[in-house]
Amino acid sequence: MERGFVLDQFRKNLKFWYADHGRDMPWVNESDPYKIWLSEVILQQTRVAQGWNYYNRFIDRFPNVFELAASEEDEVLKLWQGLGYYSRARNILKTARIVVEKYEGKFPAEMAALLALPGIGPYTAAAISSFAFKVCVPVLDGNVYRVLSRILDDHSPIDESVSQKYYCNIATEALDPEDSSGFNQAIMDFGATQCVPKQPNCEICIMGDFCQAKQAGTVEILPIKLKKTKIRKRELHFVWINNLLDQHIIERREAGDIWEGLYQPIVVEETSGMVVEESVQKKYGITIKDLKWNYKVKHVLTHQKLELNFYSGMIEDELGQKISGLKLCNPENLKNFAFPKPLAEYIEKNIYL
DNA sequence: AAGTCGGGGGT
DNA sequence: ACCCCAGACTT
Repeated sequence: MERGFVLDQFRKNLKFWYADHGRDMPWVNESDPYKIWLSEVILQQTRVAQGWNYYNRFIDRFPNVFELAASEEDEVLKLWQGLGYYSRARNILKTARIVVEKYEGKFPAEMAALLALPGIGPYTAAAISSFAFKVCVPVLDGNVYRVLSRILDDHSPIDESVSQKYYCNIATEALDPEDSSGFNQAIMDFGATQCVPKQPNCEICIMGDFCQAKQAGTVEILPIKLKKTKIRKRELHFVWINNLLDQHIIERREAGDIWEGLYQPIVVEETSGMVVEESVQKKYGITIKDLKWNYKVKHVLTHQKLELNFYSGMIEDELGQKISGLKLCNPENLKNFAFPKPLAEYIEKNIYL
């Protein structure tokens, strides 16, 4: 079958499929570019089920771009806590402020202007342009790559830039010019619920008669992806320190590592030979008293396998003594700061008791 | 072009 | 274990 024919069939069938199986989600048929944008950023590398409640909480707290622009980074990060890829949270604040100051609170409709905003890349720019402004552009996310590669039995690796341009041409050809927004929404839903990565149920698929990968028996190996991620192992030792007034010492994580902008207690990493007390003394100049190891957990990120050890201890320094970069925090104030997931769990289990 | 950035769910 | 998810940014 020829490519043009297959794509025609796909477009027609997709429309029928979507009428019956399209998902109802809070941002579907939304017309406010602000809400479209927020939903798209939340859903980057994130499943709909995981992002759903975050979206509602953000809209509830920040109903428009002005409210978001006027907020502080710590509050945005706190609302984002647990969702991961925290540069997204920092970037939505930057972009909100730019949209307010430069565009009077109105998101631009053109791809080029959208791409210039922090946290908006090719996918998100196309999604905003298409869903909010009905511009006729294709969206290319993981679902679209998978669906198109299978429909056409195309083995171009989707993680190479030349193939991505190629797929952009395919998607443009496949697009329904009468309803590009509806087509974009539909193909992502189709990829997310029918043409799934593993063991899709091709027997009931409406595209079965012309799906080239089904004919060729290559569904399970498509799309082709070449790059593999290298995983680094790390061992971190977090020490929750109380002073005599039951205040905790926390610090903000700096740029250049995971969890930038989130908070943590005192932490040491390379313990090469040294015991934790010595490492803390060397790094922070703090003398810990009554150090106690509590437990350890494994925590897996995309590029790192972490082993996290949790300790508690005391210091006897006087209240108000300033330790550079550290802040003293009352237990009830911990809830105002964003912590990495495993630390948030530690707080729940050991401090809010 | 390659490396980095979370957390969760599925197989 | 490994893969993937409505990807983007830095080097």
